[in-house]
Amino acid sequence: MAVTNGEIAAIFDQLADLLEVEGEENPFRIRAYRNAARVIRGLDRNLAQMVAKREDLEALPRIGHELAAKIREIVETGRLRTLERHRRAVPRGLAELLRVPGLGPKRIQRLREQLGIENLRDLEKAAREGRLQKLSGFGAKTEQNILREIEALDRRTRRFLRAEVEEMAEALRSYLAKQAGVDEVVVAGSYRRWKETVGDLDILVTAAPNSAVSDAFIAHEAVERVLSHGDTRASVVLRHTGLQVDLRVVPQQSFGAALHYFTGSRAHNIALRRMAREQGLKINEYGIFRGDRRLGGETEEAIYRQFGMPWITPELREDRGELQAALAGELPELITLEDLKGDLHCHTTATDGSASLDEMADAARALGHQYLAITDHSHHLTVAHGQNAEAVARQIEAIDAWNARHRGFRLLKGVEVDILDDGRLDLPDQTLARLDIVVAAIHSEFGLSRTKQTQRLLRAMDNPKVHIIAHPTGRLIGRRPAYDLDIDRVLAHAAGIGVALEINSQPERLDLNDELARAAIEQGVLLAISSDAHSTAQLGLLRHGAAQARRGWVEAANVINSRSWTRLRKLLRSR
DNA sequence: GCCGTTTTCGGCCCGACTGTTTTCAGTCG
Repeated sequence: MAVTNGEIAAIFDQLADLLEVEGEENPFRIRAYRNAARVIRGLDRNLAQMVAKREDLEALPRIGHELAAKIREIVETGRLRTLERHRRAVPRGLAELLRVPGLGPKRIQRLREQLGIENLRDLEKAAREGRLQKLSGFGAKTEQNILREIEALDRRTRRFLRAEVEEMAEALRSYLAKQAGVDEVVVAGSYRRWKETVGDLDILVTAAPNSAVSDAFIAHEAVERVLSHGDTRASVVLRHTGLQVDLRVVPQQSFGAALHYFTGSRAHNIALRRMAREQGLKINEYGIFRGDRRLGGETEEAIYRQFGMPWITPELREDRGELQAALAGELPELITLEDLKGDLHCHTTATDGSASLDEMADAARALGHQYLAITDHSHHLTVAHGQNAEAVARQIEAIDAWNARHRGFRLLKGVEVDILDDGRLDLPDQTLARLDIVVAAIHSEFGLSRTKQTQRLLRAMDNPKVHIIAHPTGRLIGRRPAYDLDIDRVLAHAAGIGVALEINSQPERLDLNDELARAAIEQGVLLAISSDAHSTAQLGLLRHGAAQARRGWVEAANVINSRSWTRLRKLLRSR
């Protein structure tokens, strides 16, 4: 198999780690490798293919002559001699020490030179024996911290679904908003950017000088441990989850600059600061400056305005071309939750849902939807009590009867039909032909080869009754990777024959993800943003799907359920 | 190692907190 972009990025990150612990004297060389890794991870093109086509790698940002040569070496030989040389020079396990918060390259070198520490086990032993605190630059407290961090390592590397920290984020926000002297409270960081997972929470507060908000923060009942605590910053770890929360306090006049800074992403900030420096400006969390003169900082708009740019919504701030688009006046008009006129994927008690058809209809109408497709499972999915053709026929009658009794809202007759391992569908065509909408999905045989899995999905799409492919990659965040699929072929095929791909809004799915959604619309693929609700409450999950779509530069026109039922029906029938 | 409307050298985002120091290095975000 050809080497993937992710693998190349990982190689450069490893090289950067090794250089750090080795004591590379030039920190910018290390940063250059990390920059390259980041660029490569965000690339929408396959490097191995670019090498094969002899394309100019140096045209890529942050990739120069040396790195281009190294990429070619990796693609053509599967290895990087520079990396192997450094691996030989550095004990295996030394770079691992970088994972311990509080340990950077300088301290790791000192540990190695003076105590002969070469891995985590050595480090833990030395700390327990009290040998660390005898080193210059280390003390008893550092030794204790290191010991605790080693124990917490596994927990620390965990990321959280954004959706699962929402409740805590909101609780902290309203708690802080009630404190004396506090003006505004915003949860910034990746949370504000609607990233699918967050590593921690960054909370920004504007408050009167000398307010005690930081003290109040660390006194919150959910705080288990205080990592650091000053007047303008504090970091804590929460009980039970181990979620880290960082608080920053700034004066009102710096709110915009601070909000921008702490919203990130880091890559977006660095790119904007680079632009600032090129124009003789300086941006920090207190404002935007020319020399000592402060040009603004009360609002985010004021920051972007200095560059002749409109405000960029947080979902786009990943340095994936949004700054260039903003400069050119070509930012997308992103889809909003309000653009969605209905929901095209949900379940009822007929299979594995917890609410009846009537209850789901009422709930969807209460959300302001114009329509809701009932798409229960087909019988192959026995764990979900999937329906056979007869059961589907009975449901069709029930939905027709419901629609006959109600005006101003429409239930669509649908199914989430299983795609069998050879790409056939789990219900006969004559059953599918009676439905308004057919959603097809893979729920089994995740381990097929890339070739077979791709063929399977393409064949299912070729059935002219199929309108939407649900959760196209099958990934479950943090639990199951996507099945092996030639996603480029799937996108091209979907665009060619007019099958829509789903953005599934379940927080652990978000499938397609932001980057694939963007790749899809760039190829002209239509999307459906669906809740896949298994209860009335889950109909509200649609906002997570809409947010991922926004992160993928998706506009309303790209999404079939931004259309009224009249227009959607025309589109579905045109398949 | 990258990069260029200060272009082939000399920069590279920038400020806060901790711990150990007695004025600051290291680390982090």
